[in-house]
Amino acid sequence: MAVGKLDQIDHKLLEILQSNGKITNAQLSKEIGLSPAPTLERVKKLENTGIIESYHAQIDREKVGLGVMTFVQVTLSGHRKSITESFVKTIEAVPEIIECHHVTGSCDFLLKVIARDIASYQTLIMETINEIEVVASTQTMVILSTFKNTKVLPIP
Amino acid sequence: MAVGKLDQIDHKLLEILQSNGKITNAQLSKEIGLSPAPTLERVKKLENTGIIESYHAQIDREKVGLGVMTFVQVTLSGHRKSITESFVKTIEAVPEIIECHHVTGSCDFLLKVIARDIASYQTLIMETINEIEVVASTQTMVILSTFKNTKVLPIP
DNA sequence: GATGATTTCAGAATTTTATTCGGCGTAAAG
DNA sequence: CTTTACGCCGAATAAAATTCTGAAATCATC
Repeated sequence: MAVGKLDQIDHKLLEILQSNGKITNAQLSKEIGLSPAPTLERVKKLENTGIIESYHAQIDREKVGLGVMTFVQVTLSGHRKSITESFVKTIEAVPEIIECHHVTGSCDFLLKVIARDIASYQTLIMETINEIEVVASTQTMVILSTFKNTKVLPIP
Repeated sequence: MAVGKLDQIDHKLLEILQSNGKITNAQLSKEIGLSPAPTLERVKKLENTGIIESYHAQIDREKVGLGVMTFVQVTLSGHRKSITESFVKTIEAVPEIIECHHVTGSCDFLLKVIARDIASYQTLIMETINEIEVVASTQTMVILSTFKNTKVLPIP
């Protein structure tokens, strides 16, 4: 899909909407220096072309009782397409796995996983992830603290 | 801050708002089976208690010309507080680093980094990240593809 | 159980916001 | 120089959020 070029105003819109997805159109128009009508038109265009994919509320993990977040490096038992597909299909159904990336390097996949506490995490990793047949091994990195977690991508 | 317990309706609200942060209050109220007034009241309460932290637009990385995303495992030259603080402070100022987590395991920090292309990435890693004095070594995992990237945390 | 206090809800009124519409100015193409 | 297309503004309309009042339900206490 050919995406028409984005001018400075579009960049600014994207930057603002990434950091505040609930800003009103009136305020948005003020910040970029246009009237509400063309502002809305631009935002709709960004949505319709798929440049803006979606909007999400971000919740406080700890406050809802999810005290543990980890990265898990997964090595599979082989690299045939069928093995990878099998793994991905299983992963889809596990809600605690919130990210799954196929990566280069010393492992095959990198997962981001959340759990209530270490005990819950242990159960998940031992009884769900390590039980997947095609998984040869896993290595966990527990997140001690997060210093940066921006939702704003710097658009080149 | 003592967060009052969340009932089933709150859970449903959080689930819906995580997957669709721009749903209208009217529609939200229909989906949870309440009238608009108490629905809004609950959402405001979730916002004011900080359970809902913020709202964000998600944009299509590739469509805005950000073709590369990586995870970088960083090992520092030591573990004194001053070293870590120095590292974190530098990281803050680099917009291409969108996540920075202090982790357990074979490395000290795990970064999520975006760049326009491999060439840009190489410049960033060599001229910015590896140039930080306290960084002893880095190891990059390039994301080949992402199979899961949900914004919806399963609330226990 | 009964009672009073507190919370939660629904429905209507009000305010704010989004959305649409017609027309103006500008710039590129003919 | 004219034409076309595009993006903008400002006002009008439609939709949504927000507020308010009172009723129902829940809970703790007696």
